[in-house]
Amino acid sequence: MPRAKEYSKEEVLNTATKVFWKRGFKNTSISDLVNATGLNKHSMYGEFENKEGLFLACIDHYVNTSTKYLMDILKEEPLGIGNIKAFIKNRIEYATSGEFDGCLLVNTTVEKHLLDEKINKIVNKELYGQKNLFHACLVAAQKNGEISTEKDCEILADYLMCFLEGLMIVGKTNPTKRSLNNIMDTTMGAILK
Amino acid sequence: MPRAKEYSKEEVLNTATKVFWKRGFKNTSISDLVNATGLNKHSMYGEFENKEGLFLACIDHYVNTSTKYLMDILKEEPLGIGNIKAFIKNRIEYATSGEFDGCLLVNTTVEKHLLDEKINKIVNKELYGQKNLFHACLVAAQKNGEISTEKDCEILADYLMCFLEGLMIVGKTNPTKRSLNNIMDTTMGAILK
DNA sequence: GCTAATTAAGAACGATTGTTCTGTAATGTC
DNA sequence: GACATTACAGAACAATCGTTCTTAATTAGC
Repeated sequence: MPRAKEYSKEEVLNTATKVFWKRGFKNTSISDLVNATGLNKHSMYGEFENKEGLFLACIDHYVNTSTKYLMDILKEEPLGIGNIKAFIKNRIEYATSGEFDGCLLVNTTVEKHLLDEKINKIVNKELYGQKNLFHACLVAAQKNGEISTEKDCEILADYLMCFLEGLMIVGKTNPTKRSLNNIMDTTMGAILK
Repeated sequence: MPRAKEYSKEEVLNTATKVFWKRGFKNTSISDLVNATGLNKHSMYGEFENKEGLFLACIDHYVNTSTKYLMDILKEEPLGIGNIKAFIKNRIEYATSGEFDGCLLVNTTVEKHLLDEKINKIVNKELYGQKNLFHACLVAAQKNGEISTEKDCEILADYLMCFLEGLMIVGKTNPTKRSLNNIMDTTMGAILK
């Protein structure tokens, strides 16, 4: 039997994801990845086929770790406005933490022109999944009377996605927590009315 | 006296700006720029010093042409909610035009980690200028009774910027005009309340 | 028509890109 | 302990990166 691997795939994905997250796909070089992960160049190609394969693995890893607990916030029963507020508060904490790199999915969307359609489809799918979680919370909020039944939850979910994607940009301009909280209150005002 | 230039600086900036706009600073190569503009490599360095110099000239060109007429919408007297609505409608037209590349300033903000601080400062300044134009419209709207005097125009301006930056991301996911209009109406609802 | 100045065209620089290849070290089975 | 298999380490690949240099073309003033 062969020689044992000296690396942990999990750890490699953790580190590589952070690099892609910060630098984007095109602006991340194999050297960047090798230096950051400590993984041998040959092992990298053996494990992930090529740079794109590693990136796809990183996106998968990202949605299963970095955004997983965020999605869990939106799934916590009983569903309602509380989930959405908790989600946004978490994002504001992140945006003002000093270690803000935005959202890997949003960052990737910005450079979509340069990427393979396979990547873009996966990113879109994940963003769509996120929207659907908002939608479920909004429908529940409508049922329990937190928001008016005259509202269209599809529209409100799109609206929330737009706001949160905007937040991933605003977060890069060093905003104050107070300012982001105010934006959040205004945003929620449109939903609660 | 010397040989006459065969290129128009204006046209070169026009074309180069489009390339940077679509590809981002780091992902645009000198070859990309030479091929697109037809400008000689040596002339390019002679005129703009280097890639960063050209980019800075392009940002300047961008705010003086591409966003100029947008800013003019926000300055058209009498100021009020009408200016803001007209601005957003214009952005929605753009986002659904099929030739959407987002906003050069927003795109640049996403890759700010990789850029010289000089660039980031200029981009921030321009975005801040845009916010101030919103602010002026909101203050006017308050004076003419379009929005409540209990609102904080500073907060609303931040809120609008967040929404519009979000729109520059949402626009990359091929949204329908109907969906964007609905998002706009929801956004404006929070302001007019 | 010579000189000086500035342009255009593109070769050339070393460094870096993503990827592949070569050689060696390590390990379980026979 | 030899064998097959796989990982490691890093050299090597052609291509491209941003930048600089060389050479020739063009023009205005003398």
